[in-house]
Amino acid sequence: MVMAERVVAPSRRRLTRDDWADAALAAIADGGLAAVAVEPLAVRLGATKGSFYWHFANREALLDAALARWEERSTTAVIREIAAASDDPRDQLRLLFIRVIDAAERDSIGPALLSAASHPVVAPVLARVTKARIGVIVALFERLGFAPDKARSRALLAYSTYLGHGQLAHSTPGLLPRTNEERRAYLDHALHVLTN
Amino acid sequence: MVMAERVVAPSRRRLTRDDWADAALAAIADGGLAAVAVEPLAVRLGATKGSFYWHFANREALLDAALARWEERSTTAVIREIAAASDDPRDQLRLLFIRVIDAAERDSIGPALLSAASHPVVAPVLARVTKARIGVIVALFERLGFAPDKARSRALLAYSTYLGHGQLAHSTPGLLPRTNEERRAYLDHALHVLTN
DNA sequence: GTTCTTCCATGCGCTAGCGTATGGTCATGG
DNA sequence: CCATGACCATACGCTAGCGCATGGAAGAAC
Repeated sequence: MVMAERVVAPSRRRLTRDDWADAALAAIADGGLAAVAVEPLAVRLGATKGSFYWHFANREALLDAALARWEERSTTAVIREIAAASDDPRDQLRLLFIRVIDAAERDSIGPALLSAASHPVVAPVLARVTKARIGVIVALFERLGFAPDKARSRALLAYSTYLGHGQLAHSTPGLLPRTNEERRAYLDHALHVLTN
Repeated sequence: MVMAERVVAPSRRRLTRDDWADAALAAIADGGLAAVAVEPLAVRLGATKGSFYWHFANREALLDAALARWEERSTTAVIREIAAASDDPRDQLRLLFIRVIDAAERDSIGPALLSAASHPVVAPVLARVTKARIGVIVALFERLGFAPDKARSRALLAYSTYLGHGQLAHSTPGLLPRTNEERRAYLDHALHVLTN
C-alpha cells in the first residue's frame, strides 16, 4: 500500500509536538509499535531528527505523548457519544458494539497496542482504557437489570468477545461473516446470547 | 581477546535443527517474535551463528520450522485429548475451555503469535490453526443440538471470547477473577451464557 | 537592524542484529 | 590411519536505528 509519502505541499511550516505525536499514532496504526522510529517518521514528515530531538527527549517520550492522545480519544469520545445517543441501555449496548467494532476495523491503533500490551509504556495506558471501558459496560448491564456480580461477568464476557472478535477480524477475516446482512445477524445473535 | 566462555551448556552435544526450533519457540514464548534473533539464541544454546547457518538458510527458515512444530502441537494434540476424555459434548466443551485457557496462561506462544498475526510467516499458520479450532467447536455445538448456522455463530462467539480472555489475562489480569473459586464460577457462567 | 530565542539540518559515534567467508575439529568408513 | 563430510567457531561487512553535538535559519524583541 502507501509508503512514506512525503508531504507534497511545500509547507515549510514548522512542526509541533502534536504533529510528531499524530505521526506516531499513524505509524502505530499501520505498522505497530515498532514502526514508531524517529528517522522514518522524520522522512514522512519531511523533516529530520534535528526537529524531533528538539521537541522530545527521546523515542519513549514520543510514545508517551502519542499514547496520551490515544487514551484521551479512546475513553471520553466514544463514551460521550453513547450517552448522548439514547437512554435505553439496550440501544446503548447495541450502539456501543457497532461503533466499537467498526472502529476497530477501520482504525487499527487499538489492536496494534494490544499486540504490544507488555511494553512498559503501553501497559499502563492500556490498563486504564480497558478498565474504563469495562466499567461502562458493567454499568450498562446493571441498568439492564443484572445483579452486580452477574453484570460484571457479562461485561467481562462481552468485552472479551469484542477483543477476540477484533483479533479474528485482524488475523483471519475469512472466518467471520462477510456480508452486511450476515454481520447484522451475527451481531444480533451475539447481543441476544450476551443479554439473555 | 576474550575467551569464549561456555555460558551454560555443560553438554558438548552437537545441535540439531529441532534444538534450534525449540529454542526459537521458547524465545517466542517469552519475548515475542522479535526475540527470535540468531545471535542471542546462539548464546542461549551455547553455540554460535556458525552452527545456526549450517542448519538454516536464514532467520525466516528458522521461524518456519518453529511454527510448523507449534502448529502440529496446537492442532492434533489438544483435539485428541478432548476426544479421548469424554463423549458428552458438554463435558468436552468444558474441558476444552479449561485446557485451553490455562494453556494460554502457562505457555504464551499462542498469544505471542496472535500479537504478530500480520507477519507474513505467521499469518498462514495462524489461519490454519484458527480454522481447525473453530471447526472443532462448531462440531461440538452441533452435537449440542444447535442448527448449523447457530452453531457457527456460537462457535465464533466462544472462540472470540477465548481469544479476548487471553488478551485480558495478558494485558490487565487485575480485572479478571482471581481466586480459583471465582474463576470457576466465571467459567460456569460463561459456559452457561454461551450454551443456553 | 542587531540580538535573542526557537526551531531545524547535518553529520558523527554507537549498538544490535543479519548474513557470509573461511578455516578448524571430530567421527566414521574405507 | 587418513580422508571425507558433517558440524561449528571466528571474524568480517553491512544495515537500521538511537542519541548527541554543533551550526545555522527564521522570526520576534528591542
